[in-house]
Amino acid sequence: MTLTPEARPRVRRLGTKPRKAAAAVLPVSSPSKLDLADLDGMLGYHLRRAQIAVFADFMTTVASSKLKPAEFSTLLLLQANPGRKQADIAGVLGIKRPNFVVMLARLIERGLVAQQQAEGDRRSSALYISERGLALLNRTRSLLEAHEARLVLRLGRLDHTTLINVLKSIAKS
Amino acid sequence: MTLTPEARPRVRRLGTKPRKAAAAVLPVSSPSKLDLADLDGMLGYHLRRAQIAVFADFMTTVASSKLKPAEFSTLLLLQANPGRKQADIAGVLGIKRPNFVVMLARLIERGLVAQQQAEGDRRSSALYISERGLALLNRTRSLLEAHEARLVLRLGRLDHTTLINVLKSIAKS
DNA sequence: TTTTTTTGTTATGTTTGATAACTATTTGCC
DNA sequence: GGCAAATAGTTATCAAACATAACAAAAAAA
Repeated sequence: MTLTPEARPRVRRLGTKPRKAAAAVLPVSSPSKLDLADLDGMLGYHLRRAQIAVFADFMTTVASSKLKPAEFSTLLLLQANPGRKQADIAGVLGIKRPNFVVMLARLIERGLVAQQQAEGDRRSSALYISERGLALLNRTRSLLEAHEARLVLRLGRLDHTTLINVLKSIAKS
Repeated sequence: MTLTPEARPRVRRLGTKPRKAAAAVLPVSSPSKLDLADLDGMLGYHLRRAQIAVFADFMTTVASSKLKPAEFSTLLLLQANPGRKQADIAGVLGIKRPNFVVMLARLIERGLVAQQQAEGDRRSSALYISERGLALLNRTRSLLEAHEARLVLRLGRLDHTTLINVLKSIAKS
């Protein structure tokens, strides 16, 4: 969306009076930290920030593999569930089928995944991880041990699986 | 990106032999659940799925307010930190300044936020929530109590603030 | 057999996020 | 004071992620 000049009001409107009143007493701690207010108690906010941080760490950790989270997960699932169809894999990953098609195309292009005609059903796929894919998967997996370990360190006294179970419980709403 | 037919290999390649061998014994439980394999132990995966679920619940909960999470957070922060500049707000929310500008423009258009020339610094902004913005914020806030309560139910015996603290700890990596 | 559903696909659109470049202003430094 | 560097907001632009509609082939259900 290209914003037209008309769409962006130049005139500065003012609703509430700016109350810097509180700053009169305590010097507002100007360029310092903001008050997070209710945001600090909202799970969604912290969940999002944590997820972004984890994905970023994932990306730098497996940078050499050139695999994004969804691609890595696909390889993982195909190793554990050979011969499944696109809809199955896309399903667990929460990826819409049309989008899965193009992601899968990249994996096939790189020779990491193979697609066969499923026997018994001539419309569906039957996906398999290739030798190359398996090699890359294992290499990536070992890289990710460090990643996961880094996370566990951040957990303090909270158990890894306890956290995961809570997240699972939240996810299925 | 429009995918050319050439970019998507029609030929189905095959790397590893499809080993349905394991399925010979146990009938593969065909259309049943996939084996999540290592994915089940990875925090990133569950974090993402949980975050998506929470945001979805957020959206339906506050649908009537027509506020997205980032917009709601902006209003919240502006109430608690009146007069701050764009860079400050964008900073805590992890939004790049150019993108914040257009999001802010929508809020101003709707009369929810006002922008004044900051006194003492003629280049920066000084943002304030308007009366309308405050009204909408409060309405939304009360809607969100149900949302947060729904989440707390999912936490089982895990404490709300314990979880948030762990997420905070993960986020600052 | 006819209808409905499923599977993969294409095209397309929308939303989100990231980068580069520019102006105006302020700050730091000599 | 004067100049270089940094900061704030903005624009334009791009790429990635995500969503929807429509379709053909095949299978399943009626």
